[in-house]
Amino acid sequence: MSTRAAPAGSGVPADVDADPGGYHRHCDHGAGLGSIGSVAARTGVSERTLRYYEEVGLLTPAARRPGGSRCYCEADVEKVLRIRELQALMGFNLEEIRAVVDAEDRLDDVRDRYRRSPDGDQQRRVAEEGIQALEDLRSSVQAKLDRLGVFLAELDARIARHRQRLGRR
Amino acid sequence: MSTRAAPAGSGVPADVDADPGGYHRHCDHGAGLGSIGSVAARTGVSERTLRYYEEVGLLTPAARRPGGSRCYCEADVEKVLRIRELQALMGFNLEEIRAVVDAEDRLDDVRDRYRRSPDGDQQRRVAEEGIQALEDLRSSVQAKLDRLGVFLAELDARIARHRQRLGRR
DNA sequence: TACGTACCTGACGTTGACGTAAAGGATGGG
DNA sequence: CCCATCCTTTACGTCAACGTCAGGTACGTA
Repeated sequence: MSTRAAPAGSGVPADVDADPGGYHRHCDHGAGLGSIGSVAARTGVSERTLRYYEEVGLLTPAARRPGGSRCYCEADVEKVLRIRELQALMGFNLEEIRAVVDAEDRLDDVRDRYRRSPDGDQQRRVAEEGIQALEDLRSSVQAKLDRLGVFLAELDARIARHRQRLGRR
Repeated sequence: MSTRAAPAGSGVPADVDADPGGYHRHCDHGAGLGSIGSVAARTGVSERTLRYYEEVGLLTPAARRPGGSRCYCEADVEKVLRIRELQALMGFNLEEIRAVVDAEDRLDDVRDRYRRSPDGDQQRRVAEEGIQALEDLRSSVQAKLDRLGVFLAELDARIARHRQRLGRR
């Protein structure tokens, strides 16, 4: 219920993560930002759900604060949204979603270390696997899109038939 | 698997339900056709699932045979397929699906009795409600289609970025 | 220092959509 | 008549994805 309460009046500059370089590693902000509560509020999922995601190895927060509380970074938040989208749009279960999310994580990972040592070979292989995973996802999204299109057309036809029965419009 | 399989070998004329008049009432065939087993086989759902659908008032078989066994008609089979589609494509739960299915049922119902007494007024009202329900469904399908399109585009962009990192491919 | 709030880790409960036996009735063939 | 199949109802089991306490901890503040 009372999951949300906008942290109105916090003097923190909100654009901490303009992130044009793509570094977002570790927990930057020290305040309530990035806490499980604020992430829950921002994403619309419950705290329990966030803890559950961690339980099943789907989303481990970027860091823990000294006290032991979870600290999510901006990339984590986006990940949560991605997860929900894969649930709602594609109907994937968390197992399937983990496969996708893992692929993206490894891609980001390889990208980061490629930046420092572009001697990739092993790295290139891993990256190509990751890309392949994303392309598999892409094709299943496309397939669903197609089927949905057909379904919509059929539905339109049925609606038209019924409308016609009642005299035009 | 085999969603569509012609009733091969049965001496019954397969076009029993070409249904240009729209009558399909009661169980016509006396044999194993229309039995829960054959319907399960044809649709790919389990017998338990069919019984469950009846339990929750989602799909009541057209009739029972003297012995007490369920007898599904051709329209029932299509309904099963529609139900599965709404599950898989739209992610609806059985409650939501029932709303849709009920609307269609009432539309068919009104259509049949309108044929015999087109004094509709009450009937017209009901029909318009049904059509409205289908249009609501249509718009939610469209919405999902749109979101899926956006999702696909974003996914494509991410794939392209990663591909580019590996040198043009 | 006491309080309130937000967080923590278990651990058990819930809900939807079935799966899986158990025990028995109908029916057609040999 | 017996048997094999297919069907019936009743009832308990399962699994994912959380919900919901309970009991304890960290921390800013009046």
